[in-house]
Amino acid sequence: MDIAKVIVDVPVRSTDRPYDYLIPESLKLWIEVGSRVAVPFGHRTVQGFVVSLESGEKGTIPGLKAIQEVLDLLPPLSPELVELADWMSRRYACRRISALQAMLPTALKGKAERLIALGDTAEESEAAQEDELFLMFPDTGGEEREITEFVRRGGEVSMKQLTRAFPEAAETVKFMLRRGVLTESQSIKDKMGKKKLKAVELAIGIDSAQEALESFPARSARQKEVLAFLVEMEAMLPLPLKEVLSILQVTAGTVKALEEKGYIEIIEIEVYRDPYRGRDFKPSSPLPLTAEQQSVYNRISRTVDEQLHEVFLLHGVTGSGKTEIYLQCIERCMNQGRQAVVLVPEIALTPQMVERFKGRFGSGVAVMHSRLSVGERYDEWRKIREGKATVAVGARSAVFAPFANLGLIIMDEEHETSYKQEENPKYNARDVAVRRAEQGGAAVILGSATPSLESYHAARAQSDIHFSPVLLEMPSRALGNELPKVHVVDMREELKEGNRSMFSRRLHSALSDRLENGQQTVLLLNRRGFSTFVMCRSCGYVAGCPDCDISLTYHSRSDNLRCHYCGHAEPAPKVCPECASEHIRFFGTGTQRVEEELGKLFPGIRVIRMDVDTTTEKGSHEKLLNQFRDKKADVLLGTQMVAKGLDFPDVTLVGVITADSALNLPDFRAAEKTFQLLTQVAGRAGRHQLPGEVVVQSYTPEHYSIVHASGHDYYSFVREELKHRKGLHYPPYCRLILVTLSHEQLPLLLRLAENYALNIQGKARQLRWYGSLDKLSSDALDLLGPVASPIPRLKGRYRFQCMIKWRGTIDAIGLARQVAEELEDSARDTGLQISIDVDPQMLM
DNA sequence: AGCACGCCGACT
DNA sequence: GTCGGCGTGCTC
Repeated sequence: MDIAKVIVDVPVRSTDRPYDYLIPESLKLWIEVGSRVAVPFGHRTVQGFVVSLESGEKGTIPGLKAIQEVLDLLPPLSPELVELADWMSRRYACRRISALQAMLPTALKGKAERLIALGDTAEESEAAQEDELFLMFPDTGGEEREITEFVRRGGEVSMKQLTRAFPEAAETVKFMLRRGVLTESQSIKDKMGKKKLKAVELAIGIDSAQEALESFPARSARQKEVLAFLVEMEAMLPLPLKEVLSILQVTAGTVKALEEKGYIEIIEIEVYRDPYRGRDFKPSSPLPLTAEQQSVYNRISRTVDEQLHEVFLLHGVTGSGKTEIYLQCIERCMNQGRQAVVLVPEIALTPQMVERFKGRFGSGVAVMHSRLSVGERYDEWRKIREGKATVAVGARSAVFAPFANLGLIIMDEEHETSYKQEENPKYNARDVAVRRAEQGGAAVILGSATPSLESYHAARAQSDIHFSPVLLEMPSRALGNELPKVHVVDMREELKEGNRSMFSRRLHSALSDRLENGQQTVLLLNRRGFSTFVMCRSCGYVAGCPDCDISLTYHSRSDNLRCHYCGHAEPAPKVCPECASEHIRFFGTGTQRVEEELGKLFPGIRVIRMDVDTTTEKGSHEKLLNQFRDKKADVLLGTQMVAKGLDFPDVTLVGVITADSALNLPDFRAAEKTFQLLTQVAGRAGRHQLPGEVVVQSYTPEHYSIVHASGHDYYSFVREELKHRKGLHYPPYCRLILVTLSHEQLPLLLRLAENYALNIQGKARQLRWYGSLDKLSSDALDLLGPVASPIPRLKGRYRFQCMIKWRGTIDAIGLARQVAEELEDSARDTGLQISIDVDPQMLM
């Protein structure tokens, strides 16, 4: 009989390898590489993915179990995607199962469900009930009969349904199972939607709980601890199970035991779900191309037509018409009978963008949007899998769109950091896209007005570690208009001359001009690095999270303070908790203050504010932009999100309130990010007939990122930035691995982190990799740290990090992982956690 | 992650 | 002695 190798859905390291299963004859035709199956594992049934098939001639391990069922009509993954997952697990040091899961919509994350059916002895039992048993124990007999009837009516009932119908009958059901009156089987049920969170709640009243504590058997000390904790935290219940486990350092088993004893209840909280509205799209046809566009298009089409693998870096200034190139290349690709994926940063996945693709390709476009509900995203995904869509437009995860014959992957705004996933698996969609294209002989277009230094350097040097793209350039705007003139205003001078407003005189007068002429303005508040923290002006107290060592964020809507990292929430203070002063201020959403000031300076001005506060609600983003397009406002004011991809004909002024607020962050990409943001936002002005103007306010106007952004001079910026990077040994002249170790006990963590660093250095020395990056040798590895993480404590755990810098063909990732696993093993139960981030984007 | 196995301390 | 909690290790 044939054997399938299966990766099981048990997300721990010790099970991160394929397990062998027999393929029953009846399932033979259904099982392929990429099938999702239910398999017996230990004493339960779990979900798994078939990653390879073998004929079972040679040395079959005796006692193999068989695959129980196949969970989908069509395998949700192709052999190519399975292979890609394998590559990802090595490339990003993640578990195979998390790579596989990342490729599927959440709806397909199945969990085992206990199913109850009638057993062989059910009839006898019923007969028996008629006489002795029923007469002896009328209550039990009656209950049994009801249960039997309930199960018979359903044919097969889930344990959940049964418990809901007979909440008091757990013992009876157990008894019936033991006697064979009922039988149990397990099957995998998709959770189709509903994001759920396990939480703990008291099952008895607070008084009875306190009573129970007093007479709690001493041998269950851990359980008592848990119960005591819950009693203490009564007001906060239900508490997430995860929190309880980590705070008290107990295992799930302990909590479960308490549940079985009836003291507490483990419930599932539905987190959220949101609907989606359909709409009509104006059809569009290909636009004539400019000479510049034409030559780029010709170059890419050649590769597409020949179905070759090649990566293009399309560097086109804002307004050069990259999207039209994308559209026509997709058409070319479709003519070859192949499909295309378009990756867009989440923030730029605006209705405007979707409209252009739907308008051109109609219903053949699937949109993968993070704001779709789980069910809807599943439907879009199925359109792709079932061959009903030929183009997928979406954020990061659309790189896994299950197309059978993918011919083209387009990544718009290639430099965006949101292509890097910050949770496990910490993949970079750009690198995954290149790898996937390589597998299937597909073309990749990386498009940007401000390519990342990594990509640009790779194209120029043609010797890069990741990939070697062909550089294509479009230096002029498609409509022939000029890039807007940029004025940089030195805010220090403004202050010197007595202007204490947040608007320079130049921006002020430019704004009044626009108001008079009925033209529109986009105002950007570059707020990275500023948090919306709460500070006491008398004593300097800053409200911080008790578990995470970061300041709390003020939320005006609920009037409370929240931790961005762990979700801790508390009411906003009226007076300072330290000194009781009333001068406690919310250095709240900067945009709010700008809006207020605008109202004062220009009475009657109509402002649309776009920030986290005003766009959390579903569809609000779209609504606000539509209002602005319909000229229901004079000013669009916002953070990063107003900088990306918007195209409004009447916008002739762009103002940047503080250009340099991100420049002083401890991130080697600070200059690059500032340059990119300024260039992008400047590109929003004067895109059509009316000429545009940009006013950039800065406290460091001499900084090269600001100087070159104002000159629209990408090349000079890159030249200067590359020089810096080379000198300091930063990417693209080496690669980084960020290793974060966390533990609840600081002294222990320090020792372990030190150990980690020493082990890496020792191993690297043995392998002759360890050496200064200064030397010319191509293989080099250097280790920095350990140092405290930028967030030194998170969810009650202290955090230290090591940075590995490396270069060449060495297996630094494998080494980082190996040493992490060895350390985790040796420190087993002490609760050490190590996270590995390959090519990190967020260094803060 | 779950779950059985086995050691060890508390109660009859 | 026995019961049950909690650490350990395994799951094709």
